[in-house]
Amino acid sequence: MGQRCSLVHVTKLRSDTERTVRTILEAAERTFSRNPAASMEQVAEAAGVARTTVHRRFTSRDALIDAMAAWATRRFAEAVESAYTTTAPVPVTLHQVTANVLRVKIDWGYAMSRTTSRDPEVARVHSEVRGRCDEMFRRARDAGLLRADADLDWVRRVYYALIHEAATGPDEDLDADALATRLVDTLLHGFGASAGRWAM
Amino acid sequence: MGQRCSLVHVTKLRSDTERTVRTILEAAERTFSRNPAASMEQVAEAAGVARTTVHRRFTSRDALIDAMAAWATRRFAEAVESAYTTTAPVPVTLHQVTANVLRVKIDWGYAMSRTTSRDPEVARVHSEVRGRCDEMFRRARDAGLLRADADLDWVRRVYYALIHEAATGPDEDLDADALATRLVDTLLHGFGASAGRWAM
DNA sequence: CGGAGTTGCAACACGTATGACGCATGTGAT
DNA sequence: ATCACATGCGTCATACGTGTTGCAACTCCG
Repeated sequence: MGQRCSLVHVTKLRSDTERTVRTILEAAERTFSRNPAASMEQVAEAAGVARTTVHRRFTSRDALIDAMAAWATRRFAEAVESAYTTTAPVPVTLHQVTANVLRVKIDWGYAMSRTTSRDPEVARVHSEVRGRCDEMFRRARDAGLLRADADLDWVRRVYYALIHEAATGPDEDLDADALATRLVDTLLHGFGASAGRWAM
Repeated sequence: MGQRCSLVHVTKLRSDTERTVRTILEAAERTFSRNPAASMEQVAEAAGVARTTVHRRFTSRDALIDAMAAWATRRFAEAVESAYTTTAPVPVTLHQVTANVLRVKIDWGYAMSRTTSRDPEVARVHSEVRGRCDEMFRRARDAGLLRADADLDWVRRVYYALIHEAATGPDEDLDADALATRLVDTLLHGFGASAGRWAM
């Protein structure tokens, strides 16, 4: 019985702690996305806590950034894996993956840009997602959605660049689905008139 | 007579000084492009001069970065203006402008990313170049090169993003012309098979 | 009420980047 | 040789960010 009560107590406290950690991570994202050289003081201020509290939760500045990268990377992987499927038509998968990734990237742009982290797990997941991406484009090419002579490395680089641009742009009137639609259309057809969207 | 000799003297010394300034600017670009938080000491080391010399030429760290931005911005504007013309066919102009800009961006990637400088002249030139870019795409659309319903703001954003990606990528085997060819092709046609390069 | 846990606040030590000196040296022009 | 100028070197003061610690106050639970 003492155990159960203790567990409830600990659970409650841990929940508080988790909330504080989340608050700090989100404040750090907002702060660093505006100024990557911001100080811990500015992060603490943005989080509405004292600087010492930040240092209590994260032993060092690097540890904080690592935690941000780990958190965002997990969301990133989830966004891709939950949308990726080999059963649905490739265009559908491409759109869903794009929209899901945009949703995460809009909120965690800075943290997601830290692909080279001191945490090997982060680098591993990033390269894993990259593999999924390459696989998706290979299937797209095999399915005839992409040109047969498309350089898949260049395709992936352009895709990442477009995601970055779409997520950081001033399109507050467009939601992730609309952004994804425009992005995929651009990726597949570009802006040329003679090779327009409805050409056959 | 004393005047002429003095002028020669001053000219010679100024030439030396200009060379030192150039050396420092180029070293700063190399250093900051790898690590934006690098110290003045590292910049001086990369330039092969003492740290005090850097401080003699640039009163502060901000002044150095401003000077880099001003220098790169001038080269940027030159690259665009020297290639931009209303007489040549739009596709030719697009390719030449792209190749010229890539040549500058490859060497001055960090400095060119500082579009918001404390120097109002830099911001002015950047917005001026941006205007030229918009004008070019408007002409491209009027000439039928771009789809009539293309969102020119989105076109420009994608264009800038592709230039950034092409210039920072690991394509040491491709020169600026080859990069520009691939970039413009991607911009106009994307990667879709049904709307390929040779579609009519 | 009493205890555990967390936070804010103030203060501290430490390292590092910055910017400004003065002085000696070297180089090129007269 | 002499002068003007730029550089390198050593030194200094200063500011800022980081990370740690001790203490009081607060909250929640038993």
